[in-house]
Amino acid sequence: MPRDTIWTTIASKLRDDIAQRAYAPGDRLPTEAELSARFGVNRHTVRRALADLADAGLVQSRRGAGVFVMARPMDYPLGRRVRFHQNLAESGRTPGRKITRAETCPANDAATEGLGLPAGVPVHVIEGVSFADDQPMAAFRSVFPAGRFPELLVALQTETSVTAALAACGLTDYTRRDTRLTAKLADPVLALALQIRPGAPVLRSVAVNVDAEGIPVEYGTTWFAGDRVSLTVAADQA
Amino acid sequence: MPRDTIWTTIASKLRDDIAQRAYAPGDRLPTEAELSARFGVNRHTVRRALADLADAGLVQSRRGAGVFVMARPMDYPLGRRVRFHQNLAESGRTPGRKITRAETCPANDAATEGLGLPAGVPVHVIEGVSFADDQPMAAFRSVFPAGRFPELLVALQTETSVTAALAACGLTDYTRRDTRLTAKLADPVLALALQIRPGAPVLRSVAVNVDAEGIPVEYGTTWFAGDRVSLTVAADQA
DNA sequence: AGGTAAGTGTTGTCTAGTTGTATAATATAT
DNA sequence: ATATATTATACAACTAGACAACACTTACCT
Repeated sequence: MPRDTIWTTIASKLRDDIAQRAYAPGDRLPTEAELSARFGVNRHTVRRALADLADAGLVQSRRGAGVFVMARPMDYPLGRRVRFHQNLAESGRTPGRKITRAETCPANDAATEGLGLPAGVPVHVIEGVSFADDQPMAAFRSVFPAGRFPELLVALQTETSVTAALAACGLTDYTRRDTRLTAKLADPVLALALQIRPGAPVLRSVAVNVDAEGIPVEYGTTWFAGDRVSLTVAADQA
Repeated sequence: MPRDTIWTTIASKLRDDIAQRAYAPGDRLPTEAELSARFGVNRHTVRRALADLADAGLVQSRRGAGVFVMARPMDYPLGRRVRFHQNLAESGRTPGRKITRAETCPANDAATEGLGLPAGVPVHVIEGVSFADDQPMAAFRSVFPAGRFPELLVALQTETSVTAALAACGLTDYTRRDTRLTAKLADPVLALALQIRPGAPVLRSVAVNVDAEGIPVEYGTTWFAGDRVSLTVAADQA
């Protein structure tokens, strides 16, 4: 854990510059030589700072070309209608999704409680990772009542988003009923999925989505990479 | 406090060497390892002596680089016509300048107010550090109206001083209209530029320079290293 | 036009040297 | 006995320089 080293102050200065859009996403940073001259330090010290930014996913370096600012930390509005893909597309980024598990099994306690189902009823369990510009943003596990959406697993293979898959199963609209947020540390498995360091901060969101009649349709848990996502509370959240 | 410790004799020997100009201002002392070998003592003992000299402001050490002899504090007259390079040359020191940033961008609030320009007008922003005998004396940020000096950034690359660059752009003379002085503490980035400790005292001067007609031509902020510069108010200041 | 070679600039990596810091052991004086 | 000064060792952080690997640009040749 670095405390007051030179490279940490340089890294935080560069973080500021990127946050202030002095260097916009896609831009090339000044060369390592220029930065080392600007800060009056050796190039290796600058490289240490840049490595820190690269570690956090803020920049990416290409040998022979330069160091480039990656997409900025994503603003993720916490409203009644959170649509990951739509949200991403609006901010001009390429959404992606990788499903690592999709099966139907008897509901466990947490899921039954969240969905208001009797114990042991079959549910679809879906796990995966969401990407923005090929960078993992969040890992998720969603539980759906299998009885209501018998063809959901099939639909998910063809559709690009959960929203679309649910629509294919006859659910045209749903809203978020409640959300619980907790700060956690990434365990090794989660760290691997999100491509962050084990022990890095993670925001865990546990939410229940309901249809227009208020009947629960999804019990979802999402782990956001703390460095890459900032959750914002929309005004209509109330 | 004991007078006859080993490190005190070493310190006084080094003091002598510096006073005799055996090590001139700006020079690097022999490494701690060399000194400890020369005096036949442990490196820590030499370090204790060097710490004493550093306390007295005679030397300054840079990790990884060495221990350097400091120059004596410089008198900086605060008059109507402050010319850094000229002032330095007169006192027999080698002036230097390093520009760390030179770009043209829309004026912010402070600059527009200082220069009396409408908001958003393009200005040249120049940041850098001034040296005397290879020691950083002051960090500066100057803002010039880009419309009046379109070729200033080019001129600065060839000319050695701001005065000369402005002359190349057609401004033969200018004077200081007003100056505001504040005592501040060095933030980490500034400390890096001036090679002082973060939190060390710094004198900040905010000044506006005007041409013969009284039209503002420069809005400049300068941060002086408090330990190395003392500002003097000249008689013609009024 | 198009392909190739040369040249320049940038990041990646390696080796070596220097100061900063922490810990512990030993001698010496009061 | 108890500080204090000095020695001893080890590692971390930073500097310095050199060279390799790679990207991009330009000039040149066919």
